[in-house]
Amino acid sequence: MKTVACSACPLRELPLFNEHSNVELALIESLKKGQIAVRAEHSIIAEGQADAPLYTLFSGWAFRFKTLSDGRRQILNFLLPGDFIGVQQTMGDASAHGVDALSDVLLCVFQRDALWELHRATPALGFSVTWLTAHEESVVDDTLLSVGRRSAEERIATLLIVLFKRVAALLPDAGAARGVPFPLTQQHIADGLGLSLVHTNKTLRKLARRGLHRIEDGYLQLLDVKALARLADLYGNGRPAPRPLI
Amino acid sequence: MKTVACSACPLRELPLFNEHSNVELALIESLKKGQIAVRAEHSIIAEGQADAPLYTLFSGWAFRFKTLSDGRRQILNFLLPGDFIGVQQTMGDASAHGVDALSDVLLCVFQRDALWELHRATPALGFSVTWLTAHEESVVDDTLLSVGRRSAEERIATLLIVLFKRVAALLPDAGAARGVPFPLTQQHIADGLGLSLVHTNKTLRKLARRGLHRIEDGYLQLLDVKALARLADLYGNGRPAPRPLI
DNA sequence: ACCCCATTGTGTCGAATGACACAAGACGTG
DNA sequence: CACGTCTTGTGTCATTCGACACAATGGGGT
Repeated sequence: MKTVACSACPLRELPLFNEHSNVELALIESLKKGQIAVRAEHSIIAEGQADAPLYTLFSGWAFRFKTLSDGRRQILNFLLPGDFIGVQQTMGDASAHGVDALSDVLLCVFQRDALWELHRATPALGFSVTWLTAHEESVVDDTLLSVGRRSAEERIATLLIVLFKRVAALLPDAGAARGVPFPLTQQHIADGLGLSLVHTNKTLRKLARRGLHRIEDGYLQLLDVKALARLADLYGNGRPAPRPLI
Repeated sequence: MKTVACSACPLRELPLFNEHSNVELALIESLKKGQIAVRAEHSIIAEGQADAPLYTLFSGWAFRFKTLSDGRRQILNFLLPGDFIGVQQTMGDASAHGVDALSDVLLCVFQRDALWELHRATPALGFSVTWLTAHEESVVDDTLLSVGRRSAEERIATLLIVLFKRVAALLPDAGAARGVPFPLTQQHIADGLGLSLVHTNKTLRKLARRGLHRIEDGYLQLLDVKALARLADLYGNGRPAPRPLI
């Protein structure tokens, strides 16, 4: 696999991401150890693993999760290109959650002390780390609201809208034609929303039959955004705020 | 109300908190604007409020929450002395969640750019902010696991253990005799665990009748920690890791 | 071609949880 | 002291969601 310089990273072209100065880019590049590929359904960070490195997801989908000892699994959030992985477990010694690749994935790998180096060498990047961490927390906050207080229908409508927007922000055409790529299985949706697989299936079908959305060949289309947004109780905030990319 | 210098802050005496250098303490003190009191059940940060300041909770309990437009409320996490408040809403412009005082509360108030100043002036404190943010996220992660995948009994057992430990770490005697102070109403517990008030009441009573815990006069005792831990599926990690205090 | 397994899709039933109704005690306020 | 409100507690019934069973499809591997 060809390694691309961070300064030439195609992700940075996207309007979703903030620009960084050359000094900052040079620091990021100097902390980068390389790049690795992980195949779909394989583990990136094991639950309880110690001293995992830091990553930035470069392409593909991944998710953070926790499991109970009898196997029940909760997906904490879904990770898309540009997401930073591994801040939490450098705080304690062992990772309190696992990270799995959902599709085939490419990751930029940083040395283990990168988190500290980012803070030490350039306050702006330290601040970016805080920003990304706080942002991920607010994503988890939203999911917790869904899982705690929304009905199954509402949860699924919310998830479809939120994920659609996140993916669309990474695409040049914003998923105009056939929707956005959507590699989740119904099991992932169930585990992300605290529902059983069967109930997830039935609820998805119900919404699809009502013409609210379509999931086909790994693509998601929102056919009736108004109705979905009404179900989700989401007031239409437009584009997501530009974010740092490390 | 008497304002105490940060360097003489009684919270810092506790083994729960890391020591900070004099330089760091001086910076913290210089960013501090003052102290305010908020009465129980009053708002600290309104949902959607713009440009709220940063706070550190000095005494009392608070909680972060989100609500749906029909009034359903989800408590995201509970805040105890030493918790840092307001990182998320300085990222976007408006706070995506509210913060309410649960008991009467004292807060240290920081100027609005303190978050950036902490990063700029001292990388170590910038790193501390990241640490606290990541730690709070992992608390929310744990709650999401509970709400998504644990039964009502398991959720309540988990909450009782986790909160007991957090409060005990703030007490000199670790809540030896009559347990730890516990100002939550059953409505708070219900909103924190995604349960209805009635079901919360019945489940609490069931656990109490089995002799697992007792809540009385605003104090919580764990009478059968083993049984609670078994229900919660918590493997006994001992004391919490020492943490920064800003 | 064959098999295996993952994934989606459906029906039936049961269990966990929510909704509603009401009671009692504690507490603050006029 | 009377009154309303908040909190806890309990019973009954309704609903949502989960568990189990089974079918159909499609892809990958031998």
